[in-house]
Amino acid sequence: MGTSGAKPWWRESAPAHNQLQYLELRDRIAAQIQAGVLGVGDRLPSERQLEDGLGSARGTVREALFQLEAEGLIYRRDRSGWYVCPAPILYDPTRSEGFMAYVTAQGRRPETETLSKRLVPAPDAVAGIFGVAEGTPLYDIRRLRSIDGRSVLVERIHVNPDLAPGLIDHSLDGSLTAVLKNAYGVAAARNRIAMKPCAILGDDAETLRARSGSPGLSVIRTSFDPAGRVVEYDQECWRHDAVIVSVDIRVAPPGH
Amino acid sequence: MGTSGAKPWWRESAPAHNQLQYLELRDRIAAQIQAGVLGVGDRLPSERQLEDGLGSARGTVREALFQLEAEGLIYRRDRSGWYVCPAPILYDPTRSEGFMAYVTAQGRRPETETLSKRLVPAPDAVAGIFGVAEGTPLYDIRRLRSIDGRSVLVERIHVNPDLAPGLIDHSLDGSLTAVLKNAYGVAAARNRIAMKPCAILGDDAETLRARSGSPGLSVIRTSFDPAGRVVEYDQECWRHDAVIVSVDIRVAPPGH
DNA sequence: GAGTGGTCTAGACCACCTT
DNA sequence: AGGTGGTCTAGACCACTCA
Repeated sequence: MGTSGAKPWWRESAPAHNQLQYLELRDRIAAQIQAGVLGVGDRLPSERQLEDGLGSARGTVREALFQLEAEGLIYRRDRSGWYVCPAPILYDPTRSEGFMAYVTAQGRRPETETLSKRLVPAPDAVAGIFGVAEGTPLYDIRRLRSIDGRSVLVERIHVNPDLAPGLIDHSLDGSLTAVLKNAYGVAAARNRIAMKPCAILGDDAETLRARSGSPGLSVIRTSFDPAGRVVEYDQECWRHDAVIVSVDIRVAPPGH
Repeated sequence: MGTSGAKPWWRESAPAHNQLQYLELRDRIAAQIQAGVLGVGDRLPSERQLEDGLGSARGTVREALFQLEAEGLIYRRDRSGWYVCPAPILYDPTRSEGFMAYVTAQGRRPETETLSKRLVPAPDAVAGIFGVAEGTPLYDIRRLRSIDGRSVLVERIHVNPDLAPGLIDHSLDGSLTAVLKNAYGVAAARNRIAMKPCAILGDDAETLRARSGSPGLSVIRTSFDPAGRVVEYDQECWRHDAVIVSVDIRVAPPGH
């Protein structure tokens, strides 16, 4: 059944003796995935089939599936079924190479869709970050990004139009960083990145075709030009199972 | 009821018109938390009380609570109740100051408990990271860390004993980095950090007194000395709601 | 010992995807 | 049209916490 050389990229330990039904089922399916009996992209048996096979109630089966989802081993396609997750992408937010480049470099197929690009008055929270008055016009770009046809990330980017006038007249389906650099000579000298596990809610959930409340990873990236001005404020919402954030850092000498 | 000045540190948007019962309850409770009606550390009404107040079944109530847990707004204390989450700690894994220091600096009370410290033969996966043969002796340290009395993090640290002979004879309830530096003159010149949302399983779950399968954040930190040798390999498992990872990076000039 | 969440059952109807 | 997951009900018993 395996579609690819599935390897155990996560979950090093196999928990021991469980008495609980849903933990047993969880670990059984996890073992099948790790062994490659279920390969990447395969669909699991339906909940009602699993129910029969175990003599458990459907709620119990679903509890096991939820846990595997939390582990990042399986995901759901709404009302279609449960599928084995592809391996996560390695993402280094400190590198200037864009999504398209690093996904391709990992042998996967990236896509970007620009959902909207507009000039908007800065909302309160964002204005403070750019150091401008509330209501100052900012570019607001919303994009959806996919890997191998699976939507994995929605992002909302704010850009200071003073540094990149006419930005939204460019095609933004590639690397925004590249456009900023090539068309405007603007490049980040410093990045501040904040990450937090989150729930995918509302619009983001709809866009990702995920259930509202499903687990995600919020990555917020603020990039500054050499003069310390905010160039770009990027709020990314990832499916939690799609990414490993990896950062490589040279430690500053003592004394900061 | 609020015990502290609760502020909406997360969840910027309030989702709109919901027809679904559990989403309505979820958003209602979220609003109460944001408004400070429910303050940090407060206990929510019991599931059966919420059931009555809504005329919903208990499963529906629980679905709402699970979503709030996924958002990091509430957490459970096993068989005791649901409580409003404290604000997450900001964690910068690139700084050399330890847990005790940065938690204190944020006005919180840190604790560290060393669960075990031993010399063990390097397991396969870890040996590769240190670049030593499988079975080579390595220090293996396991610690539990808490903030304001709440367990938030378990970590397993491997250290090359060649670089720090006798390390485990020191007290490791403080900053390991400080011990390495002060007693051995060993300091990291480079850090590699990988982060991924995960599920808290098995031993880690027991240690954190969390339910197996509850959402977590895995942070794996590899630090290298100036000669490029691995000093420390640190696998951290955080409660997902306890931390925001924040990194500040000066971008390397083009050409790497 | 009373109350809490944790687990489990056995149904039901619905919206949506798939074919 | 048939099958899937999504939501919801109304119970039950248990292990554990807390007073």
